[in-house]
Amino acid sequence: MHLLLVPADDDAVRLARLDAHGVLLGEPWQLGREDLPAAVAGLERDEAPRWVWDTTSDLYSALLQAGTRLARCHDISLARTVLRFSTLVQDPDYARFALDVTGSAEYPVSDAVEPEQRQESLFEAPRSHRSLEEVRQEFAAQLKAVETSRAPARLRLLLAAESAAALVAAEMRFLGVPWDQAVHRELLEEALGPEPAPGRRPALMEDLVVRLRELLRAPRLNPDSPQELLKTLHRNGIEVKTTRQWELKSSDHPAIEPLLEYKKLSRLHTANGWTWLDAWIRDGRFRPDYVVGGVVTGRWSSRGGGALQIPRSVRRAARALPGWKLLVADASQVEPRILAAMSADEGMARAARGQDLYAEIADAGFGGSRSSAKIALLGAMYGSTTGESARLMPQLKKLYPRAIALVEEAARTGERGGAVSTWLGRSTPPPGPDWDAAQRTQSQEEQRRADAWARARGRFTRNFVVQGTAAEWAECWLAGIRSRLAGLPLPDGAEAASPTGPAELVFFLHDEIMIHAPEELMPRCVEAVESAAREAGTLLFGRAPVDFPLTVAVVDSYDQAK
DNA sequence: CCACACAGCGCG
DNA sequence: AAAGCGCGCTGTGTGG
Repeated sequence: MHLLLVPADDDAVRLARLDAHGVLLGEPWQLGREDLPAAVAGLERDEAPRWVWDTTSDLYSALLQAGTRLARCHDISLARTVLRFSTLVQDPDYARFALDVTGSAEYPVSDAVEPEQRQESLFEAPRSHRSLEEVRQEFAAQLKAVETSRAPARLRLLLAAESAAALVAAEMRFLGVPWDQAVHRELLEEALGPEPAPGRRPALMEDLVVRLRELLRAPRLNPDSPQELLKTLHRNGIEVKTTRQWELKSSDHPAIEPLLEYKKLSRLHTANGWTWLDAWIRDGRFRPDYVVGGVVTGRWSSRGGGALQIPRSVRRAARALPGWKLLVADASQVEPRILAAMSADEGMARAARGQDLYAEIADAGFGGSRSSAKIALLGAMYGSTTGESARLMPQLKKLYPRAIALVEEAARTGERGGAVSTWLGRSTPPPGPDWDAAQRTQSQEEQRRADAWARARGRFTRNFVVQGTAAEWAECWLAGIRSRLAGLPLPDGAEAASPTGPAELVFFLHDEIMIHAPEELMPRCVEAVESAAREAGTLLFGRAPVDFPLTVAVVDSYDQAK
């Protein structure tokens, strides 16, 4: 049973029951927004439907705030993103449909919401009002596209995982990562000195600027300007082409050390300093926006607060509340394990049935050198053509012919301008206008540029199949964790404070999750995380030929994990 | 004045 | 020691 939910004008929401093909069952009805949460909670309890809507965050955030958690949904926007390019889809009607909905859209369009638009209003304003019938038709078209596709089961799994991920993302934003302001301020003062007036440099950075100006004989130097800095370095005989850290390290000039120190502090101050704290931490929680499928490969991206780039140096401030713990679980070496499973390379799968895949590969063919094995394999997945990884490639290819053939075929397809797909059927968007232009070039210079472009596209498609399938595994893992946590009992004497239950799934970073929960619940959480990982492997690859081992830590603060 | 590209660096 | 893939954010610099 499906329940379709479509925002209408004048503060109302329209609902309709749909059958398994998206056909209306009975008459649609309408509810005022203020009545919606209670009505939805009742329907969820009595009918346990799959909720169908265009965009999860538009409606679900408000439901959560009203205390309602939902078990499952179908996110039409996320499904559209997958289906419009998936090479598994054969239905010509759907392609036309998706084109209509997305507007122009021969090429992907960004549907980013402006920050001002996504403020804390009770309901997120939908970008455009489509009628219930229009939305229903798109949903029905999606169901048909899946059922008539080359691999319905795979696409069904992918869309279910995406929709579950959308629920998780909204819940994570609702809950937030527990963040200790005092600890964060302490660590900032320790590194930078007392909080400066707005627009001023912190004291310890200012000291470094004074030293740098003396050492480089440049009394007005602004080290934040790469151009200025480069010129100044040259005047002092430091012959670097850029001002990047690793290049600066090649010089032993006395100014280099304070310069690197300045860059480190500057990064902390500008990216995660006092301004960041004031902007992003409220009520002791960090609540960024997660964008499911925000990356072409299917990974999540985030908006605000640099949520997926929290540097190690500030992770101390992510702390469990008293009596609670953080569970941080990290899936080890996901991408090479995914490659082994996808390619059904028996040798590599053997290496992937254990805790340390790189060590196994090292023993199998790199004289026990783990670092060589790792460099070779990463190079194969990223398309490295130079240095050590290129030198090791022939050996890797001899050891694991099928695995290497898979990524090389993906690269060749990309170089020709073709599309490649993940295991569950997310495909690369078409190359874009500059590809067509490059095809028609005449001059030698233009031809060289076109070749370079083709190689870059090949590296992209080569990596896409692996990174994208790893993202699918991770979303299945996430969905499995979510449903298991929902089934956990309340600890003795505890109140059901949160609609998402006693254990809070608060953070997700590509192959890593964080749960915030009462200490006595932690053994159950660990079990949930581990069994969900096993299940994800089976969901994708059947009787899973490879393992997906986890590193699990139960800690008080994020920095204590790994 | 705003919009955008780039450099640089954080994360996986 | 980085490179080869994917991102977001900040400050600087440029062009309208």
